Amino acid sequence: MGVKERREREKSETRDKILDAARELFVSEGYEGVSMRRVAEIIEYSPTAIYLHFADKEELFRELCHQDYARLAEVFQSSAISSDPIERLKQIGAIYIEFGTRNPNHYKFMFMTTQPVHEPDELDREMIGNPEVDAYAFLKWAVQQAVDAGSFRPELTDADLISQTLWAAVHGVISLQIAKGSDQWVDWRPLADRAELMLETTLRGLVPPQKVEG
Amino acid sequence: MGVKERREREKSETRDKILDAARELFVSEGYEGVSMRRVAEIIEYSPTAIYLHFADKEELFRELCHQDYARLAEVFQSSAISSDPIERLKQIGAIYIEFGTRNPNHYKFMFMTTQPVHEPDELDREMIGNPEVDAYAFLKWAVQQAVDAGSFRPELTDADLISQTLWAAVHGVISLQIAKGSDQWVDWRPLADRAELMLETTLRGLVPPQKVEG
DNA sequence: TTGTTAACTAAACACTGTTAACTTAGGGAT
DNA sequence: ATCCCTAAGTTAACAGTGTTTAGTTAACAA
Repeated sequence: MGVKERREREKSETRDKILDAARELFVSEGYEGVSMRRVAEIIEYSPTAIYLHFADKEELFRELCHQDYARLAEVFQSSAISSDPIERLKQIGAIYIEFGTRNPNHYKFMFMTTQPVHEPDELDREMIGNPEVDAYAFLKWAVQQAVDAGSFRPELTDADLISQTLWAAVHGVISLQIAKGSDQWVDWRPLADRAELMLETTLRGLVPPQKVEG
Repeated sequence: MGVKERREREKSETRDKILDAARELFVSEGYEGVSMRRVAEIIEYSPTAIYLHFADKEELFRELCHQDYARLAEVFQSSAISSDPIERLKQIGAIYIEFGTRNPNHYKFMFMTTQPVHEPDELDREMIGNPEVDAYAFLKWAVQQAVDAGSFRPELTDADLISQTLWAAVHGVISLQIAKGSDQWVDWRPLADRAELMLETTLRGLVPPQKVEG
């Protein structure tokens, strides 16, 4: 037998080819700069072939992002290793900013684009809340650690609210850099300085007055 | 004589018609959702007529944004009236978040889209640095006031760096809301709570430890 | 050898932003 | 009154987009 299995393997191979070609174009040209025809040309299939594997252009790139969400969570897990909860949150923030500035096109599509609300599919459900592949879950875990350790001011107990605020802070730095970083209108300070002050300021604002010296 | 003047007036009238039609579509459909042909249809001109007034689609919407940059600065000036520098910065932040959440499509185009770098034109030069029409200049002015009043920690003296960090903070809240606010992946807290905590936290992080009670 | 299935393709549809070539209306000068 | 010219506006087309419909082809199962 084994025919079905081979067929499936072959199909998922061309699926991967599509993903690889799309990723390459995507990284250098961004979402709008990639056309289904160009992807098809690279893998030497007809444009229609892509639609046998993905419902539309958006689903194709959502799949690409799934991989990157997981990659980000992995980087978090392998790098955010400080034992001090606040120091760890600072590490997470720095890693996040590094990720965003190194992969601006992915970042744009992952976090700066309004995507039509879609019902969570199987892949989503596997990832949501699992810190190993869900970067938000990892951040929330780290925030909860800090709450439990009493690192924050006593009235700050909602791990989701704190996580969303920390996320917004670093997201603000990255997304402003990507969207307006080469705008002459503003006399931009170096990105590293802005990132540093943001992390410093936000965490200082979350902890009790005496906890941070400086 | 006066012929030339009438001609110019007529031309700028159809120019305004184009801008009005474009704005209406833009507000409800966003940049990608607006086509030159639909704009033309509304004002009952041929699509090509638009190109007599604007070099391309992007210039048309840049013009729209110019108006909104100025509008934002006006709202700042008329509303951010507290005499306490820190309280005023909090007001500015709240106004900015309100502006962004009430005009998501404009906000997206103004601050979440990478636009090709363009040499500042006459209109730009008129606006840059003028707090009456340049919202960033207004923010920087308010920050400088706080620096001069000794409201911040003593090592914080760079008004540009502080402004850019404050901007990034509120921008993070809005842009994350616009891009991911209806995403099921995250258990979002109410926007008002996130905005409040962000402003509270950031300003607390900028001032000396004893300056804010709570 | 036939029938079925599933991968794949060619051609077309309905769009998009933009441009080149043409028309036309209005005023100035002879 | 006639000519000319300017500039606003139009028609038709180009080159591209995402996507769909109908058809082909190749490989396996019966």
